[in-house]
Amino acid sequence: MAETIRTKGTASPRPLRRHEVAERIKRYIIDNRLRPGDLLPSEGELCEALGASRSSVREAVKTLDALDIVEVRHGHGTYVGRLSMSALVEGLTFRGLLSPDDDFKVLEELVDVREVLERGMAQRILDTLHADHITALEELVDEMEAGLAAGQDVIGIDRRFHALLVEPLRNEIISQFSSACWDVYGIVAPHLHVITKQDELDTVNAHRAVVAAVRAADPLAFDRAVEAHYRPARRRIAAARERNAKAAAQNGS
Amino acid sequence: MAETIRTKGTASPRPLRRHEVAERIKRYIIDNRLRPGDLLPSEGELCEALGASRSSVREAVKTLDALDIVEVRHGHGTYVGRLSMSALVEGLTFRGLLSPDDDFKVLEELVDVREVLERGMAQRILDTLHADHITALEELVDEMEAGLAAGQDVIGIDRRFHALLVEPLRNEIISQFSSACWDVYGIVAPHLHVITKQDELDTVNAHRAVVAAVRAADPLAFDRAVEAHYRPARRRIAAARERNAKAAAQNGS
DNA sequence: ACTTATTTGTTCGTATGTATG
DNA sequence: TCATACATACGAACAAATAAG
Repeated sequence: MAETIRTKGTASPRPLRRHEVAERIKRYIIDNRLRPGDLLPSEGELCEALGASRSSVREAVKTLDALDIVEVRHGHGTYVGRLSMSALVEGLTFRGLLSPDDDFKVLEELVDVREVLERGMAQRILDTLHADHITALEELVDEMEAGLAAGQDVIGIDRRFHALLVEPLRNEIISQFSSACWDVYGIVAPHLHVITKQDELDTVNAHRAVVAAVRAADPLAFDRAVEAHYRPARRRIAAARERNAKAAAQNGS
Repeated sequence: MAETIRTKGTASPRPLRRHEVAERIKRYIIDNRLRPGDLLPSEGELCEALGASRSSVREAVKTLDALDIVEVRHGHGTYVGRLSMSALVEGLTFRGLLSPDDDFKVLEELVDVREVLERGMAQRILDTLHADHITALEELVDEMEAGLAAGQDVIGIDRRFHALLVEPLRNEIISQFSSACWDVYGIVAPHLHVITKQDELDTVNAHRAVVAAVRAADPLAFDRAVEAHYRPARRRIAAARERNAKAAAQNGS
């Protein structure tokens, strides 16, 4: 009944694996100089072109979709992906939600990463940041203060501030990685009840100090300001950890 | 086993989508406190427990496999993954091989990232690095010099040096990210003929200067040494870019 | 508003390759 | 060698989303 397709005449030892299909799709994109957003052949065409079954092609496409190398739209087609770091965000988020021994390790590490990136770029930020950028940073701080007074959620502004701080470097990887760390923090922190609205006033002042250091083009002041900026976040994490430890002790006794 | 997966008492209106299957597998891992390497239910059990077909479960598992959240071993079973940054490596590698406008942008950015990380951690590296670590660093430089004299490939030693430099921070994300950037560089650079064996002698001296600065616990010297260390890499990339531009001009005329 | 064609999403049945005992 | 359990792979059929006429 089933016409078993042996085709083993001179074929490779293994017919075709999922991984090979994925590799050949990537090669197709590279060789044809496709750009993010460009349309790829349909599943049926890929099956015929690669000599693989639809199931194998689909599984291969799904792995590429998870890496944002391709983007699949139902009823539409398959396109070249945006090459974002969405996979990193999902992976780190899962790690943060998983870790059973120390739930707060990942959060501390994320704060570390952002601080290290900004302190490590200090000199280059001061060299490349121009007047209009600094003005934009200052406006964001003003907006943050006003929003805070009105009881609004200022995390979005905070995020834009740091993205703008890193942006003039024109380094896509650093910008996206920093942004990814922010995403993960925003997802994981609420689950561990780290987010509080207390010391956001301190945060505004910390941002002001950063802007002042940038305007003065003072590397040492910038370094100190950035360090001071991340201190409250570390304190919140430590406080949440202690709360958690106490709750666990009560629960265990 | 089957019942423990179900988190919904009532059946969902739509049967089940691939994405939902993936989310529920992740929840299963988190809720059951599984650790990397632990065995997951087989495909058949997942199908029954989640009420999904084999294909849907397989495609969902493949997306999680791409993120290293699970790890599938043929004929063995499906296990919780190592949560590495393999997805980031694959994504960045593809981006580096793709970029048509400026092939060398990604390489420059990768060098930037590594330099920014090490310079940003300068103070903390000096604070936490102990005598035995410094000795190990020095031995690696000696080994590098000896290997270079024997005409061996010292890139592995170079890699270990920087991993050791970052290691005492005990920050998994930074260590893995730095390592991932190194991986990508090692894959992409040969494709663009950036790797040369010329100025490896300079590299050895640059490493010696870094070690000396660490031993002296001198932040400023450390900063200068790290910057000097990455300078040859930037020069190689710029040289390769010029070569490429000339070749393109000849080809186009 | 309706139909039709195209494309991806989902499911089932079957056969094959791989590792364990 | 055989049996078992697992993932891998193929192919066919139908459902759902989208676009164009």
